[in-house]
Amino acid sequence: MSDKNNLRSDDALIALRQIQRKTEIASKRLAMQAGLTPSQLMVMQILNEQGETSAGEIAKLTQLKHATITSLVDKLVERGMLNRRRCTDDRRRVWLTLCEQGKKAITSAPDLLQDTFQNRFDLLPSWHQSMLVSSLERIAALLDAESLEAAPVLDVGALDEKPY
Amino acid sequence: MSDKNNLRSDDALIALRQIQRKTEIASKRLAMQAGLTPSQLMVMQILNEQGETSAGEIAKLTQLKHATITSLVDKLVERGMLNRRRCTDDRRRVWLTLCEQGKKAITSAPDLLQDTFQNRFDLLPSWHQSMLVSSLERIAALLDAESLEAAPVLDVGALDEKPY
DNA sequence: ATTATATATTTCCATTGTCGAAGTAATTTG
DNA sequence: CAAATTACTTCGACAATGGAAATATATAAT
Repeated sequence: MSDKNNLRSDDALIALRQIQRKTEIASKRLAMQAGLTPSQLMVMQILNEQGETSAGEIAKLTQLKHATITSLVDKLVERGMLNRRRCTDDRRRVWLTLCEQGKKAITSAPDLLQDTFQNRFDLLPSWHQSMLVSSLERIAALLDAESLEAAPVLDVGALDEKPY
Repeated sequence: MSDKNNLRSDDALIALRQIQRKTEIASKRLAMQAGLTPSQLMVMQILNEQGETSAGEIAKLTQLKHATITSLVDKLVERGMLNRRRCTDDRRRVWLTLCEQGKKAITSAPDLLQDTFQNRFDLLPSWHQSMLVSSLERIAALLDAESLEAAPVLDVGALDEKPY
């Protein structure tokens, strides 16, 4: 609980927030360029990374409700971006996959953030690159709170009344 | 353009996307706990970090339209979170500041991501902490594209028709 | 000066993304 | 086999967002 430690982690959090804002805005723009909403893009990116995924899993990963996922997927299927298929051994579940058109849609849109990042990254000396990669992975791990997956939102409207 | 470089920056981008998704979800939850929408939270965080800011500047930073900012700010002012004040020397402009209630709202809500991050971060050896901080700051800098601020969305509906 | 143009924000309205609640269907538990 | 649980969908409502036009102020042009 030393001051120095607190200041350090504050610095880290500040930088993290900057990164968050920039990546968020970039992904909003990327989505628009691909003719998608940010949520649709997120779903498609998840499918692109993980391959076939159940609707419920997507809901968990995106923190959107089932109802939202359904309507969102409806539109994407309609537009030929992904396939919906009922699971054979548990016919309640629904599995989603990107189809060709969908893959093309998310890979062909020019990602300004990714491009500038990549260009600048490539200019760094090798040791620096690998340090950044391992740092990023470490950070991702630090953020990996199991507790973040579940949604223990205890008291809604916490500040509707007096905060204390 | 060596393979190794490409693989490295791919790793970096993958980690970045993970970080993005986690921070985004965490901030969505934080917003709800504070009784705000994600956009409202973003605006208030910007005001908290930068102090008094014009409406237009907020629109630029959040990549929301003026109309959206107006209605969003309406609600926040109504709820006593912000002050709206016309600029004296250029009376078209509007300056926004957090007021006490607003500060309290965003600082009192428990930020799960921040807490877990901070706890784990504090356990790391000092050299590791400072490496992470400098890496994060470097990453933020790499993402700092002037080009990202402006919004050169060239052709909307790029994939409504045949992609190529 | 006076008109024209540009900038900053707001108003109005339509769209649509999101969610709660209830409904359906399949699976698991007792 | 009934009851409870899980996975998803449907329906209806709300609210966040943005486009277009409006307002007000500032700046440029002649």
